[in-house]
Amino acid sequence: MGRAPCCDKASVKKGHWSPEEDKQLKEYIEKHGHGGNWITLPRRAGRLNRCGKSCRLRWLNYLKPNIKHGCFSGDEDWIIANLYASIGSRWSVIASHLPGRTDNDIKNYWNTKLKKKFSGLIVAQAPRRARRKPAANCTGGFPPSLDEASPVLLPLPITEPQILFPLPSQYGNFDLTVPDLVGTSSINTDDQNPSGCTTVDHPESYSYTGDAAAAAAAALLQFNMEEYGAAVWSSVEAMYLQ
DNA sequence: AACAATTGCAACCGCCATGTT
DNA sequence: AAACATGGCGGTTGCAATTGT
Repeated sequence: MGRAPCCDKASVKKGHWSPEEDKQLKEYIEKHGHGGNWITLPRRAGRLNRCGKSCRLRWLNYLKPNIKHGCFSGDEDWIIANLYASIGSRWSVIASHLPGRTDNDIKNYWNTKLKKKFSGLIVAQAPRRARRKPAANCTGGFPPSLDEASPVLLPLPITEPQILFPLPSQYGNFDLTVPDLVGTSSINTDDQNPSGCTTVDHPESYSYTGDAAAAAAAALLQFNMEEYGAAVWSSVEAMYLQ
């Protein structure tokens, strides 16, 4: 019954990887793949005195081709912040929206920089869901099934720009106008419908209020309206981070 | 220049879901 | 069906680098 333990934790090397170890692991995986079994990989790769889990982590977070390190763009910042507000600290899911970024990188980036940058802006964080459960389906009808008071953006793909979010009241009301891009009408927290959501069917015809502006900016970026989203974001940033 | 404090991030730890025996 | 291994994930730690005094 069962299998042998994955490795002898007392004898395997820990800590930072040397260039030689990196080379050995990279060359082996590029030549043979990981074979679906990380535990036996160190043995198969030769004298790699590392735990299989450590090999997996090193490959996925550092050695794997096409991984981007550092220099997150403003767009990436917003996508991360928005997804964090929507789904909480499900870093692997967030990473799946940012090609080339790893969950570990995003987690570190959030914890060291973005958390401060967006402090006060991300006010309602979704509770952690049970792992490996499918995410709540927000695509069917309106209002979507909101668990707790977490902001929700409709997942892509989507045909019509529509933004759903609760409007936190603790920041009070203020109007955000994006010059030359949108009109001047605004959404106030009074506009909430009974479900706690506000619907914006045609965001290009509105300016936004409070966190709605933040949600709008992130959503617009997701709708590939980069220029507009970036403009909204700049205004939000100027307001919050001055 | 020396030391302390802070920051950034790679890597480890432990938990949980799933797969295997 | 039960017991265990494995893969995957998020939280946390430890240390090197950087910044401040």
